Amino acid sequence: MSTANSLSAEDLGSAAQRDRRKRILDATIELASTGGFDAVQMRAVAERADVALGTLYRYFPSKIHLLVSALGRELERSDAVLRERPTPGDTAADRVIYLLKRTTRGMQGDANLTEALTRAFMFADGSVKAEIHAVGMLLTQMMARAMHPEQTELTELTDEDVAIARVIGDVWLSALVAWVTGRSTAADTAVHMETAVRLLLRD
Amino acid sequence: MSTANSLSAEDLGSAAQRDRRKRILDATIELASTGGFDAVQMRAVAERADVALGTLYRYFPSKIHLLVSALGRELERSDAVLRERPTPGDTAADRVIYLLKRTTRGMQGDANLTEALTRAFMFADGSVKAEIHAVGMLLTQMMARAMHPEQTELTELTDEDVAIARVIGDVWLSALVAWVTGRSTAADTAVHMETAVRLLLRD
DNA sequence: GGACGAAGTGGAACGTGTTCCTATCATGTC
DNA sequence: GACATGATAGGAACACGTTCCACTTCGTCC
Repeated sequence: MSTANSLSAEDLGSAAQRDRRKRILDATIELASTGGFDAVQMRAVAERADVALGTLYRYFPSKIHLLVSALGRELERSDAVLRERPTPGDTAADRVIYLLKRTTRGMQGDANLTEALTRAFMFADGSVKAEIHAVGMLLTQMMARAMHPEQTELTELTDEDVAIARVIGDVWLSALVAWVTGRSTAADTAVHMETAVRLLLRD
Repeated sequence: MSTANSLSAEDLGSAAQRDRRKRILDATIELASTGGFDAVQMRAVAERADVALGTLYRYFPSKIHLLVSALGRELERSDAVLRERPTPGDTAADRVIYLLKRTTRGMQGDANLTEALTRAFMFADGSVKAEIHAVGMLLTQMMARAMHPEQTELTELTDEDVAIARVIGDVWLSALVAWVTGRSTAADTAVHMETAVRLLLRD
């Protein structure tokens, strides 16, 4: 398996390189916001980021790597905002539902961007394992924090907690895919996710 | 939204046309089996099915339509085989787990084919709504039949049954994607699905 | 049997993701 | 300051999904 990773922010020594990487991801988000997956064209990203096409490919070895990395950055941003204050809700189910609704609402506010990021995530093949894994871990962490706000370490979670978090993550992704492809409305999505959470977290 | 549907088997009057359609789908499955998603190249499909490229596009307006239609045909085939004898298992959970394991095992026996079909399904956009919906209905039906073998009509299902079937379907798809992209092993997949079913169907 | 429209053939052409090559630029070393 | 080395620019070239066109074949109606 060829494991050509994207250059992560840590690998990049020089400030100019970190700045290039940021410009590339910014351009990606802007284009995705404008016209979704199809509008994120590598030549257009390179031009808007003021970078040569070859450089773009040096930083991100494919369009999918690029978009999944962008998804990772956006999720980290959300996570940081959410962590500023405790998640409201008296039960684990309520808190998880709050988290999902809030995140989903954020994504549904920018349908094109969500379509681009979701489709990239779903289309990714084995070569994007590292980037996908990073996103998966982040999601599980966010969910786990909502379920057990008092615990800060993932290691304290029971197997069942982790299993539940994963199932909820699965449902969320599927719901997102269904919404992105126009198979279900935003309201359907919300209802379906809430139902799933209540089925799983009966406390 | 442009809704260019694939020509379904019923639309095709002449035997020659049904045969062409079959040859195309056969060629698709063969190529997918050989080299996965990337090996299903439209020119190659057309050549192997002994059909002009334009004709291929007349029958299936895109590679994704083609692969999702192929997935539909394979699922119908599985469903027909499964319906020949009652699903074993004493509880709904056991029967659903049997169904999932058996179907998954079948898919994992041909990793390339599964990769091709799964990725097409996940990458599909709004224009493939009709084909995707057909697959979704089939899956829900299969699951519902496993949960309640005595009921033959979908209308007899409760809302909760449908919700559970959908959640299980979501988990199954996500597990398949994770397996296809090399993020989890076949064993992981089986365990994860079994856990999810037991969480959802505690009877 | 001939006319006509639908369906199929063969292949050129286009767009976009990806690769590759050469020249130029930046940075650190002596 | 000259040089070595790696990063970047600029752009040509290639692959494959998709579109299009001119021509041929097939089926049907008169």
